Amino acid sequence: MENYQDQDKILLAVDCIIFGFDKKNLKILLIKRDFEPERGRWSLMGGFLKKDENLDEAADRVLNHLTGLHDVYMEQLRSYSAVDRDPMERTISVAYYALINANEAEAELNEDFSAKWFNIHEAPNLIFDHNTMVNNAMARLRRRALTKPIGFELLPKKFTMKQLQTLYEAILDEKLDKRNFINKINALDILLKTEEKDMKSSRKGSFLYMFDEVKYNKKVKEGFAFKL
Amino acid sequence: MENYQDQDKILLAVDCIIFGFDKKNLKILLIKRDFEPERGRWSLMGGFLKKDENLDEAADRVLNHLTGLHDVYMEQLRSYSAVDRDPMERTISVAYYALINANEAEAELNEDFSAKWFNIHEAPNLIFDHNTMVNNAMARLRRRALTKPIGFELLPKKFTMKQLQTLYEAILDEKLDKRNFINKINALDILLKTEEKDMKSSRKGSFLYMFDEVKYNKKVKEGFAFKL
DNA sequence: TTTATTAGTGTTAAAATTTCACTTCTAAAA
DNA sequence: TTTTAGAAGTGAAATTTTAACACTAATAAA
Repeated sequence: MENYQDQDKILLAVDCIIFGFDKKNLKILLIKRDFEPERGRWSLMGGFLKKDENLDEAADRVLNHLTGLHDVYMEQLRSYSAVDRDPMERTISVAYYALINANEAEAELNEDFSAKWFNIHEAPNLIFDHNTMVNNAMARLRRRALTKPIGFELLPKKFTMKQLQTLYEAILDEKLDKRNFINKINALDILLKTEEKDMKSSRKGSFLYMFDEVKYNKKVKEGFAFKL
Repeated sequence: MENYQDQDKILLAVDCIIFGFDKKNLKILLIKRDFEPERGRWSLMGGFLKKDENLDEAADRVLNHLTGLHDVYMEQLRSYSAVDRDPMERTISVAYYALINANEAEAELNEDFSAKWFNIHEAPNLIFDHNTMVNNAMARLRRRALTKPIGFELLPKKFTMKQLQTLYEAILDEKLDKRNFINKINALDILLKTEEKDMKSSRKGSFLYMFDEVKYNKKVKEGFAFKL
């Protein structure tokens, strides 16, 4: 550790991997750049860290700028620092991934960015190292979804068991057994079963559930650990 | 994303959580600062990122500067960015943790830093947010040790089963059943049993094993996943 | 030759996970 | 009014995994 004066100062960016879910598929929100470098290509939404904010705040600001949303689930992923990752200027990027309710966001999307939702498996090639970021984010999301109740962030407040299962199948990219899934979820005892039914998906209709966050937090305090 | 010219440039540091193992306890290597700020207090070894290197390289350089070692297992942990984390100047730090063979390092420790090994449970309070970094590193190490064969990085090339078990007990901070542990390790089939015995620990002597990295890599290619 | 000490070795019970198929309900069609 | 089509909802049995557990072997030192 040497003195502070002689050190290189460097641009710090945050890039956001924004996940959504549309009843069927896991999606990411990308923007079409109309600025240099790489104008016209698809990329993650990003922005530079300012002197008076921390990285979480910067990520929140960047996400809000595009989606209009606040209080969104975000988690720092990691830093990307290849010397030539940005051809314009040396930039370190810290990636964050966000989980949002795609429907809510849709309405408020900032049109300045020509943003578009892509099915996670059909996303275009991205600039710089953004493909790597997305892959790393997917891996993190998969792991996290098994140990924290973050899936609910991607669903509307009220959802059916089937929707929840479909979501997990999309995240984990594998089919799950219906009975086992429901049994596991119910064993966790963190959902609130409403009286309402969703009649859109079937003749019979299926009950709507809500994530009971208060109950969950109480259980966590008592040593409970979410585990799917 | 705005233009690059108007953005704030910021100091970027790397800090290293250096883990070692001394036959019995998990340790971390700390330095006593003889420079400002916080002169005289204990801290992690750190340094600033230079324009022409990436974070991995910076972490390697910083580690080497203190220990004289290269080709050490290191993994990026995460970034720490509280606005006032460093009272001297706005600095973002990216933490790395390293696993080294404490014995090897001991000889080559750079004396300029008044470095000292501390039992992980007896470490002093550290400057800035370094305590948080250490805690986060411990959590990561625990998780990683269960899914990757990184424990061997902390041991000499040849080690006894008992040593390996003691290491895992130190990392996980819990007692393990001897027979179950050995059965699990043997089931993985990634160790090479040598003809040699370590006679220091008992009358009977115990066989020395080596991690068979070639075999491990081959198995990984065929879909094998380390899981303790 | 005895003793003291750690190394080394498998089985059994319990818990967790996986597999699997039929009935219920209701709207729409006949 | 009755039939039909299609998803919702429900639990037991088999398998796999994990956890608990105690004695013999080997050797150096006494």
